[in-house]
Amino acid sequence: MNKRNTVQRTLVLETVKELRCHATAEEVYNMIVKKYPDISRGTVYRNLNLLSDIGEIRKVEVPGGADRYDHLCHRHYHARCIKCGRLFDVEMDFIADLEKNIRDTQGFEFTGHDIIFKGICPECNT
Amino acid sequence: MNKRNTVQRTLVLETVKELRCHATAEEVYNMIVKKYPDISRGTVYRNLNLLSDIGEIRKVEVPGGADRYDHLCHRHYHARCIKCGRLFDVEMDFIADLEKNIRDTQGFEFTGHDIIFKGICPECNT
DNA sequence: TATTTATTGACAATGAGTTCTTATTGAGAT
DNA sequence: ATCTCAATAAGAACTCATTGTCAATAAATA
Repeated sequence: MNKRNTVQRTLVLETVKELRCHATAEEVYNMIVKKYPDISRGTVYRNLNLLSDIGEIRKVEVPGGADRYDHLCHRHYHARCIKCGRLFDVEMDFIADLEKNIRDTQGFEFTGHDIIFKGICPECNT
Repeated sequence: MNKRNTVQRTLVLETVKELRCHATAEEVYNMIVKKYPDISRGTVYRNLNLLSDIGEIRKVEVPGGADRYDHLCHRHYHARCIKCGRLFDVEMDFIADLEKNIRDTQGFEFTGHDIIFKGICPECNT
C-alpha cells in the first residue's frame, strides 16, 4: 500500500500550504477547482486525510463545524459563542504538557488535546 | 416565550440524569423510546439544547464526534479514543482560572471551557 | 511496453443535527 | 371547569460534512 504522486495529491498539499492556516475541505476544493475543474470533492477529502495521516498537514477537528486543515502553523485553541454558535480562534499559549496533569491515565496513551472555551462574542453581547 | 413542562421534556432530563455522564443525543433517544415509543429524535435534540441553555444539563461538544450531555456532576475533562471514538472521563483537577491565560479576549465574555484529550484507549492499544 | 494496483471521478449513502408543517397540549385567564 | 393560544410535539424532509462503492484511469515497476 505505497503512495503514489498524483497531480491531485500535489494540488491538495500545495493548496493547503497556500491557504495558510485552518482551511476547510470545501475551501481547498473551491481553490483547486478553479485551475483543475475535473477534481472531485471526494478526492480532496481523501487526500486531506491521507496527507494528515502521514503528517504532511494537520487536521483540526472542530465541534459543530467542518474539519480544518493546517499546514504546520502554531497550535491554538478555539472559543464558541453560546448565542450565535460561531467559532473563534483564541490567543493563548499552547500548553504542550497539559497531559502531565492527568492523575491516572488508566492505560490511555495520550497524543494531544483540544480546548474549547465558551462564552458570548462581542457581537452577541449588546 | 416561557417554558412549559411537557412529558417529553421531563423524560429527556430524567434520562440524562439516569445515564450519568456524557450521553449522546442518540443514546438518550434510544433509552426514552423504550418506554415512550412515539417520541421523535427532533424532540430529544430540541430539549437537550433547551435544557442546556437554561443550565439544567451541560453540553459537551466533542470534536470529531457527537455532542454529549452531562447531568451536573462535578466538572471534569474527557478523552476521546482516536481509534474507536469512545469517550472517557479523565482524572484531572479542573482548571477554574484557565480563561486568565487568554492574551487578548477581543471583547469575548468567557464563561467556561472544555478540554478534550485525544489518544488511544487501552482496548485499542493492543 | 505491459502489468499491476493505488488512485480517481461520479455519486449514492451515512451521521449528526436542524428545520418545516401540521397537530396537540400546558397553563394562565375567564 | 372551560377557553384560548403560544409553546411544543411528531414526523418528515432537509442541510452539511464526510465516507463508501465501484468502474475507469494512470503511476510505478517489471
